[in-house]
Amino acid sequence: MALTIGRVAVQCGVGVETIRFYEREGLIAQPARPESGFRKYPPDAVRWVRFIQRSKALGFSLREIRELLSLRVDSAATCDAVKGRAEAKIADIEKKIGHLREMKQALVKLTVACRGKRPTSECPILEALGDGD
Amino acid sequence: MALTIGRVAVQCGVGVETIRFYEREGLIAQPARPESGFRKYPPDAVRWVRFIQRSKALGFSLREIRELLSLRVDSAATCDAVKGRAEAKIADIEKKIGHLREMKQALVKLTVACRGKRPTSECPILEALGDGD
DNA sequence: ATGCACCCCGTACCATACTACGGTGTCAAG
DNA sequence: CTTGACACCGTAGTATGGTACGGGGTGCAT
Repeated sequence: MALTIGRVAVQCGVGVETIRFYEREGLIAQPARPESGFRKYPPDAVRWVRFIQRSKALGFSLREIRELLSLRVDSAATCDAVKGRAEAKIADIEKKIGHLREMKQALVKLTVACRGKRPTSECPILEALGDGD
Repeated sequence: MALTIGRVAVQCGVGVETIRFYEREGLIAQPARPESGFRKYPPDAVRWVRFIQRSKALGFSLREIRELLSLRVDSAATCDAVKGRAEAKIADIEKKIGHLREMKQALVKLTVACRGKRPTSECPILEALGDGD
């Protein structure tokens, strides 16, 4: 039933060091430690790590994930708090997308201005980047 | 005519340390150094820094900017090489946008499932993040 | 000539999320 | 009982793009 750190790591597709890192960072509870000193994880530990992995995939930083996890164990906290974090993250992502779109627009504008073949000393892209303000 | 590092920094809105950092990283040429040891920049130096700033704003990393700069001084290089970097960066940005959109979709799906008010122990968002695979 | 702003250098530090290393101890199979 | 795989710990290194610090030297104005 009880798992070693190595088994948890393999089940989650991460390295042992990553689990220890999450523990140090307060993302994973300290597991039982028999006299040997070896960590003994309950099967649930795999889900703790998966929670972190899924949250990361949604764009949450480890700091934010730690906050989500503390909301989970805070009996006074409600769903709204969690929802709020998710909505804030959505807003965050939208801002990033907007920013990336602007970058892309600017790059497209530069690339269409460049017809190639000329030496780089006459490149309209480099000129646009280097021109005085 | 010649500028101190501090003047260049102010003109570009960056710190003196940033200019020295760019120099160390090979993004800015070593300027003249009279006996005092103080860097003496030509007025053009401001444009070197602006080139870096604009390239950064388009999403290029310092490593990529270094490459753009070496294309600029490579008389054998042509515009196409520069255009290629710009197009690669556009593709890069599109990939990032796609990734962010997927995150957003997933988050939206979770938030609409959450109606708030309940304790976090029954939060559908947290449940989705923590459920076994 | 004296003060103060500015410059020099090397090094260390910030956040992020790990990853690697070295030296040692433990468990389980043969 | 030995051997090999696995675990322990603390520290340091990776990439990115700077920022800060400490101890010193310089240049200009008053």
